[in-house]
Amino acid sequence: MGRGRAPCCDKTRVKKGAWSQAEDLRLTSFIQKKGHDNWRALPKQAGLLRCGKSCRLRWMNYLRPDIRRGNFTQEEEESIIKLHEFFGNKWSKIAAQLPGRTDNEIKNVWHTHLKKRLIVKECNSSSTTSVELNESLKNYHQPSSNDHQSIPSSLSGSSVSTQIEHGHVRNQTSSHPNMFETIQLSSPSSNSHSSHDAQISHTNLSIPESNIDVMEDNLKTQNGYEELTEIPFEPNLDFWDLLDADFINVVSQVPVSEVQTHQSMIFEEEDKREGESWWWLAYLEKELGLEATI
DNA sequence: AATGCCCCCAACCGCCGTTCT
DNA sequence: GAGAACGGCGGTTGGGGGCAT
Repeated sequence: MGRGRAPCCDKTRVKKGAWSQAEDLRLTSFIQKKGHDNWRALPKQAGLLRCGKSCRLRWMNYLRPDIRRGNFTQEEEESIIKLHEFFGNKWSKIAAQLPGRTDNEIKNVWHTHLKKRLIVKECNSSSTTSVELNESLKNYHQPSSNDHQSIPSSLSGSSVSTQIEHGHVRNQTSSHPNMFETIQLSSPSSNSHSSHDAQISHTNLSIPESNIDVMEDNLKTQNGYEELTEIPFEPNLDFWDLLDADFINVVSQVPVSEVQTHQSMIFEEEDKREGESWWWLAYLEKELGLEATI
């Protein structure tokens, strides 16, 4: 090592930027049919001029059928704020508690709305001048996973109160009976909870990483989210039979060795097909609940 | 109507941890 | 045990759309 990692793919030979509808359709149909065992190999197999990482990201953040689109509800936003107190910038952990929401989406919402809202709240509560408010917005930094103390002190004045006592994390919250009411910290393998006995406020919250994992498991179990976040892949959905046979041939039957030489041809053909495959896409989007995304 | 600015969000980049060889 | 391969994560960016002037 010492020279840094090799790039995950040949950046000069992959397409970058926004995904076209044809690419979305191609990726979706391939994954629904064949799954995604190997992201790096997937673009070639699917006939996509994309980096495997890019395909993964597109699927995870946009095309997955269990993605919930649309604005965040008040409850979701409050949940994010509270979860952020626990996890810091661990967006994937936060996303795991919000079924249908992606880490990327949550991260964006945090940076664009919630962070500012919290700062404004803080400044209002301490009757800060607008100049000071601007400074706060500029200077505010994200708490890292082990830097919860950097959370603005205003949070102590929010409606959230976290207590750890007798093996439980207890959040007193008026608006979220389902999200965080009581979290059991005791792990099956642990018969001692002496380390959790102390009552602490969230402003100096410091939970060992191992306990956070236990908390997450219990959160999932208690809230019934586990089965929601893990939607099993169903390769034999009827509607796939409706897909255009030629299109499926292009996607799945081009030998891998030929994919590279035919890629440009395929994409040219694809452009021509884009119009005629539109209704397939519309159907697909309807089936996947993605129609609102256009 | 034209222009510039700002905000939002999809996507990219690079790092890290885990698994494989 | 070492190094490579891979998936996943968090930080950052830049294009597009909306809004103000």
